[in-house]
Amino acid sequence: MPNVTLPDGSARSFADPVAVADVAVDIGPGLAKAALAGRVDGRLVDTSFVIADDAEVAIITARDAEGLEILRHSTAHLLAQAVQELFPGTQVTIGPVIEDGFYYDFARDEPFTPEDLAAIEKKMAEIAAADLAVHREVWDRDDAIRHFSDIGEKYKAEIIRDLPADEVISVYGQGDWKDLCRGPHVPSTRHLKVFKLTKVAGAYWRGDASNEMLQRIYGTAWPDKKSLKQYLRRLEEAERRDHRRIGKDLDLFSLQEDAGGGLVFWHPKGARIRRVIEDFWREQHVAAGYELLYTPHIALQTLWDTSGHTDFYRESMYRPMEEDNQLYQLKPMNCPFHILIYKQGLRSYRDLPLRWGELGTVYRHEMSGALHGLLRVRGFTQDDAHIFCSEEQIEAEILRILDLTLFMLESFGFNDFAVNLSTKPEKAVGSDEIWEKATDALRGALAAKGLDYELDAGGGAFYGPKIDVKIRDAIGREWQCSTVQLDFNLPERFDMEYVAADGERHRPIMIHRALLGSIERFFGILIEHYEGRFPAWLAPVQAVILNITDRQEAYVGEVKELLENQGLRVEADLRNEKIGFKIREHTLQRVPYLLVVGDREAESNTVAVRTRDGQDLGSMPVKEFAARLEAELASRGRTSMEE
RNA sequence: GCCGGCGUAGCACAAUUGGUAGUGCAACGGUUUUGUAAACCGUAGGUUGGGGGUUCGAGUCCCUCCGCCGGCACCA
Repeated sequence: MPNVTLPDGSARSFADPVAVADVAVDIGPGLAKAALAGRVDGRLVDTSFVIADDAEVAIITARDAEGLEILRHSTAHLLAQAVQELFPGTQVTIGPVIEDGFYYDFARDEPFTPEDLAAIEKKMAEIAAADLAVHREVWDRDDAIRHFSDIGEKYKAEIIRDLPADEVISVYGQGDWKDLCRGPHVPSTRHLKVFKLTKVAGAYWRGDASNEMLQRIYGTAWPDKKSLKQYLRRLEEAERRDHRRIGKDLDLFSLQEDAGGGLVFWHPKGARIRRVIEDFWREQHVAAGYELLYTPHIALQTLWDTSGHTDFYRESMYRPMEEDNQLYQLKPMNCPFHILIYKQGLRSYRDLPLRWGELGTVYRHEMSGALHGLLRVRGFTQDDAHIFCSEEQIEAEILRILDLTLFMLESFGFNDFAVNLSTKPEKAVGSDEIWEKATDALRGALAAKGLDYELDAGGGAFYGPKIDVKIRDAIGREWQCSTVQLDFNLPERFDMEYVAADGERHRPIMIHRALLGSIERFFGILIEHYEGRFPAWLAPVQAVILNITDRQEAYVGEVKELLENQGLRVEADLRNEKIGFKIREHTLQRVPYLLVVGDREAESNTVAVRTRDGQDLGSMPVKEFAARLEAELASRGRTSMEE
């Protein structure tokens, strides 16, 4: 006689053990129809699950986050069923839920074509419409292995063989199709109405590059058509913001076949933005107590032997070049160079902490398939710095770094962060004590800064714990740029020392940190974040002066000179074109302010100001415009004449 | 690196079963002197990513290399 307590606190009694589906019926016919699964005492179950004892029960529908996941998971099964019906002999493997959808990996010799996808989608719709009941069976492990082996599903058999011994082997069936699955699943295929297959791709079996490659079909599924539409709109929005597209349209940068993959060419307008970023970066670092360094781009390979890079980083390094019977190595990192500077002399505890920064250009031979616009390149400039300090200074230094990090990121319009703290992995250098001490220091700094963070236990590098900061951009995507890493390894390898107050020699702690990550990558993210509509302080051209007829040519020159003399980035467009044409062009180029000049303005020493949003700010004296723009620049985008 | 797709003028794209490589924008020249998102006329622009092959004939089919795109793997 189970008593069922619902989420709203109300209770219902049943005379006999009752299925989740029947609880839903008992509550109401609408809910019964929408029920996808149940949560019984915190555990997700099928609607066919029978409740025998008193329990807390919730009916899960597509409106619940769990319900949506179940919906997607069941749609993955629907996909697998459709594929096997259309392409007999195709083996199934796994089909999990991912963000916004699902995928299913298949083993088949022939590749799936886009036409195949359309056919599969159609088949899926047919099966869904057939309203097949989805039922769960519990099988004996050996029977299950035998069954899947017999029908030629060697991947499924392998999965079952590797399941923990106490795991219940459940098999879900719909129509005459069956798949091993933990579940839960929707009660019938009729719930699977709104889905779309999005792409085919290769993927390694069990995510291991030494295994065979399977074919992965990606799809998305939603509770209703409106959500699907919103999702597709979101994808379009992301595409509109693609930095590769905008970089070309605004003539900011290029990657060229003639030069090789992953090597970035900064065009004049992109270079202007980079200069603003770098100038700001240097200024802020000097203010934060950093010294700035310059170091070479190549060094003897023996240096990289000392650092250990030729050993564990060889894959990513460009091949060495030989000169005078010695091997030189293009640098993949800046750290050893900063250490060499440190070692030019005996350091005292009075020197610490040393904060040394460099916009250091490094080259890494990333695998060809990894390259992606500005986000993954082979030559890039890290906004790198290394801090050498004593153990006691770690926490204070981390706190300073976090302050500077957040300030920098906020200056570029990012206000939403996700922080990760990664601790000691299995394989690590350094004593447990130092790891513990250092990790405590990181934790302390995070607490002092009042930052919430997620703990990635065992996720640290082998040489020390780290803090990563992810930023969320204008459309909610997360990017990891900033990283702060402690290093117990390199000081050891380079035998770094300082003389402490006690007269003894001690090993300094090394902190690696990058705030923007790499200038290239950060620029790419920045382009997408602002959709190319950079705030005026970053905009390559802050204002364009447009004449209406040739009569204003001289006046345009005066205005331009006046604004330029104030350090503003302005251009004149004196072309023999209609004003509408010029406005269109510079608006598309995302120039923040268009200064229109006709006879009226020339006579009154004014400019008619139009924003890139199409807003008319009216005519104003040139000096007033200059003053307002100056104020806007000083605020670094926090205030604007726009809007 | 792996799986699949793609590569045509500066850019966006077109070209029947293999049969004369086009259109728009941009560029250049001219006309027009214009008031807030595209004036008009004309000119020029290509070894169809590179190399090889099949064919009477290849942008189109095959091989190979390079690059790009979507994933996977990688991302100290």
